[in-house]
Amino acid sequence: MSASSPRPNMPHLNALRAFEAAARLGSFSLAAEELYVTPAAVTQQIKSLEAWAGMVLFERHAQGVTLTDATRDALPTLTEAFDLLGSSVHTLVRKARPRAIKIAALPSIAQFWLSPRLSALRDAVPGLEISVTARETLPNLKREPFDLCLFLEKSSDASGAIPLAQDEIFPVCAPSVAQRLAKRADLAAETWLNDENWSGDWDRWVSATGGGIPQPASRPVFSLFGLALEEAINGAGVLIGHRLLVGKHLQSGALVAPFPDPVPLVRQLFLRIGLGAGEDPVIAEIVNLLSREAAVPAA
Amino acid sequence: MSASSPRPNMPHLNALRAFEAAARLGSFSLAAEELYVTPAAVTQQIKSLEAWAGMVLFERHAQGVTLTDATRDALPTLTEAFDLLGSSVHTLVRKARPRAIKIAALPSIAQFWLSPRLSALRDAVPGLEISVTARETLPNLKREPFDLCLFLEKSSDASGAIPLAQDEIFPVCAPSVAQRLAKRADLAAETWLNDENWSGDWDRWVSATGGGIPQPASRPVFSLFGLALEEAINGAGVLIGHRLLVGKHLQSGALVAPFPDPVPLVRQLFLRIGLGAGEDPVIAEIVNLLSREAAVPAA
DNA sequence: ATGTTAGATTTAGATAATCTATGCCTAGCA
DNA sequence: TGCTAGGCATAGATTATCTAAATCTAACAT
Repeated sequence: MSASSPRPNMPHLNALRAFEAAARLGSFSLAAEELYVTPAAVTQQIKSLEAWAGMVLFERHAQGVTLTDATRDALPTLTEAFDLLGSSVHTLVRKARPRAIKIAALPSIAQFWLSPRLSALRDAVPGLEISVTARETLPNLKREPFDLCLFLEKSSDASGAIPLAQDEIFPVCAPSVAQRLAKRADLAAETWLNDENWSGDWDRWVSATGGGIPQPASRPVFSLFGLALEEAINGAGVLIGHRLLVGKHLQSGALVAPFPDPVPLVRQLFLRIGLGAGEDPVIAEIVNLLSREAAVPAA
Repeated sequence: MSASSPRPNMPHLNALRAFEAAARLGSFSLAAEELYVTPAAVTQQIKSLEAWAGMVLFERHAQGVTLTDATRDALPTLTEAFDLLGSSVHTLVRKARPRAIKIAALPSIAQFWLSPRLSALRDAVPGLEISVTARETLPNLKREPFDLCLFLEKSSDASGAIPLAQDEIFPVCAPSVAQRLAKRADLAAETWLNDENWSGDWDRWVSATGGGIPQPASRPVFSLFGLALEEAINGAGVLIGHRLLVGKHLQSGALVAPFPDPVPLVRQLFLRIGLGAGEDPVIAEIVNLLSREAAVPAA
């Protein structure tokens, strides 16, 4: 018997959070990604929790970790607790600023689909303060207090999400470049521009429209769709464009579509509503507006 | 619109915890007590959360704080989240060390009631590792992972707790002192010893047994019952003793009860079982043993 | 009114928690 | 054998958090 506890009654909350993430994801590295820290930080947090509890929490394997029999039972409750924490934080900030809307979106969607439509939203809802966070992957809405998410997802993965628009791809280029393109085969002589994240787009379009076009000499890759788009507008080559993202430039004439044979993509633009934001009238209004906006080419 | 969030998506967990405690208790000072920090620390945590949220979370009053209309709704979920956190931590440590039992008790109960009975527990359950934490007040079992609590409580406050024993008070002293005490009135010439936490005991006993004894010249007060007890054994005066605490010394003869007119107290010794510990067979065994032990004077 | 009190705040400085950077280690795999 | 993924260890830097002590404020009692 010790007369008083040699350690505090509760472990560090941050260590608990790291444990929960690592246990749920089965990997310290993935947990580190979710928490926006380095894997070493997760290792240390877990170690501190193990020291506090006086027990080993994970079985370490070469590729990842798994919970031990003793710790597995604690995970569901722990996950629920942190989910509740996230949702109560969301409730808190929504009550505080009912007209502040936090949107997470793919960087390209944010810049070329959402951005042109934001002024319509602001006109419709006076006093709206919209924050847009660009993210490569869908955030965990149970943890991060976003009100809306705009991501390209496969229908099969998107249960509970609202489909906004079908995406399709086709080549686009500056009008000056288009003059050189009388037939599809002429593309072989051009530079093919594309986004790093959609590296298969050109091949998909070529084969879906009949194939038979040899690879061009030059296929530069850009880490952001916006950079590739800029190059295309400057006449540096032909971009494989997404209808959702190039509508504005087609309308303005900065880009043209020399071969308007659209190839539909499996991924569609889906809208997701954050937990606890569903009943909010302002959010509901935004959702309606975005659904309508999705039907028209661009703002 | 800002292109990416200027602040992290979640506030600091410690700030959230401070907020929850302060909101639930309606006071920064009480929250500080619960969290074992100074009130200034709570103030700072709340300030940091308010800065993060960009809103005022509390209405500050002269005696305490209250939630604003905007923040009140978030509290129940937040409280539930932290309760779940506490309970999952408890689950974790219980699984890890099923024979480690954490008991919280009043300091005097721990030392003079529980301690003499611990060896009986250890004999009954091999491998038992008992930790005893002395606490002046009943811990919040939803937050702190104790398995058992032993406190003196009024029956009206003790719903859900198991009554173990009735407490009663009567004067005790060393045999040498008892020789001077032929009748109750002789007490007026002695030094009256008592514990700081039970300062009303002497007066309660005197009036309940008929009154009529003038205050003695000397009434030293001790911050711990153990100190007063030590003095009594050394013949420094007459202690107003609790049956639950002096049984062992009465048996050994170190103390005697010159006027065995016990006065029952409103508070009884109650046993509480920690959340998630109820189904544990080891805990159940301990509970049974303690209930039986409570029936006999001392070990 | 005036002092008293409970309770929140402010600030500076100290302490502790936490992170990153770096390199190492191990198991699985080609 | 070398490569890769992923966890581990350490040092040092950076943040977060705490305490201590002095204020401040409104309610309450004289």
